Amino acid sequence: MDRPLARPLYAQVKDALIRRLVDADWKPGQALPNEFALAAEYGVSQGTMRRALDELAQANLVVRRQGKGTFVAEHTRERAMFHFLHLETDSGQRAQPESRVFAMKAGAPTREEARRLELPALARVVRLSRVRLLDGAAAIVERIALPGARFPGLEKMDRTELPNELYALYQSRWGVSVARAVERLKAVPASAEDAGLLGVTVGTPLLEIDRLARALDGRPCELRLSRCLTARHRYVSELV
Amino acid sequence: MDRPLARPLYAQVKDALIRRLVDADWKPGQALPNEFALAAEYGVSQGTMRRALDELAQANLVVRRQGKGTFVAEHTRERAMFHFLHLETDSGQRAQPESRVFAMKAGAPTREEARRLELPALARVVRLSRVRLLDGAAAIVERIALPGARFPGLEKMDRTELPNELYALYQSRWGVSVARAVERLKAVPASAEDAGLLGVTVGTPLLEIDRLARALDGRPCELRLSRCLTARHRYVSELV
DNA sequence: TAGTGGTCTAGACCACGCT
DNA sequence: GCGTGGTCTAGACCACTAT
Repeated sequence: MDRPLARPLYAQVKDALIRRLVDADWKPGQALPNEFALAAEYGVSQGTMRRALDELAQANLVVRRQGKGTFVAEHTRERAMFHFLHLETDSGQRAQPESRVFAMKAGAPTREEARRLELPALARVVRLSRVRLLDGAAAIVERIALPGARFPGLEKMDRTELPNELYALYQSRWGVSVARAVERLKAVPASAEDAGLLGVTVGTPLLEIDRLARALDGRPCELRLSRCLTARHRYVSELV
Repeated sequence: MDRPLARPLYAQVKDALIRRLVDADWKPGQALPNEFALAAEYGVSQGTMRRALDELAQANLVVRRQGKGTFVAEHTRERAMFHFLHLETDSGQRAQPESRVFAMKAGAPTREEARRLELPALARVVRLSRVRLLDGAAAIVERIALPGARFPGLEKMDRTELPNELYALYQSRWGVSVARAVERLKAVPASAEDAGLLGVTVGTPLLEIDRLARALDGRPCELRLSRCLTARHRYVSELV
């Protein structure tokens, strides 16, 4: 267990732990064994195991709490707000927008959906449209495409029963944990449909957020296009 | 040296090192003493010093290179592109935009400038306007406000001689190292002036990036408002 | 060959959360 | 009081860079 391979030990251990998370060996919210137990199991020192666990914590895959233990990360409201919602009011407050899903339908992927979700052309996607409210007013139009194979039964659910926190649902219902995402932003004019849904005139500048989310296993699991009114809100990004 | 204060040792050492960077005790590009020397100097173990240095590296304040040493971070073209330029082409390529400064003038700060740059109302700011080209076409209108006290002599420089990489200039000429920044994004309609400079019609949706940059000492050192055409470009943000 | 940062270990003690 | 993660130490060895 001490051959100096290309990849350092702590990284190999980290990979092994991620595999166990992917396999749902430990489930969201559950505690992992403590550092000593894990170190013994993998035949490494506590320090090496600690480094692996610290890196998992940095990637938000686990949460470590002094005196309590190390827990598999859950998609709670807090995590959604701090890590996957970069919109805030002009005064700097973040609030989870309410959602109203007005359409859900399955179909064949477009060429772009197939490419970006890494699906075969014959796969099916479930498409979901919703309007989201900020401070009670319609502010976001959202169109979501999901690989049907990963979310069986979704299209038969009642769209009005879908929760606001989709990521928590993906995780609890289908074991799909969104681990990271890339967002691409543009300023676009409101289409006729956007305008109608948001109550603005056609051509009003909207902030378009194109998000591709990836699950724990690294594969794409959601494609989401949000068009946001930024009259009283803004998107925040921290640079170092 | 082993009293368990509120703040852990490695954090105290890190703060002490940052103070020395702020004081320009070590200058950008220069090597710091090695881990053992620093550890001895501060009366801590090499492991503790390593942790402090690793955190500085993570904040991009120093760069560590195996076999060579630890160096004070410089504002190079690479750093600007990877850390302070989130615009890329629709095909995913990043290119540093060329710049043409068309105005530079000093004056009293507006109320908002004074508040956000944390300046007294009687201070002076230097304002600088430029158009930036992406792929040869005007794509960004940028308005920058700087605290005059921190950049003496700037307003007397020839605006046509200002380099593309302003952060490298701030660092080399005035010892002001931009350490981090917060960007706030909105979609806004092009004003008459924007439209003229960018060659688009009034009301065209533009991506507005409002950036407040902070120096090593944590104080604000630049306020920058960029309005960007996103017809063929996009802003990228990574979420974890 | 010498000097640097990177990895790994083993062990002591501290701070926190519970019961 | 006990179990957890968090800090700190001391020391060995590896990998990279330069001379």
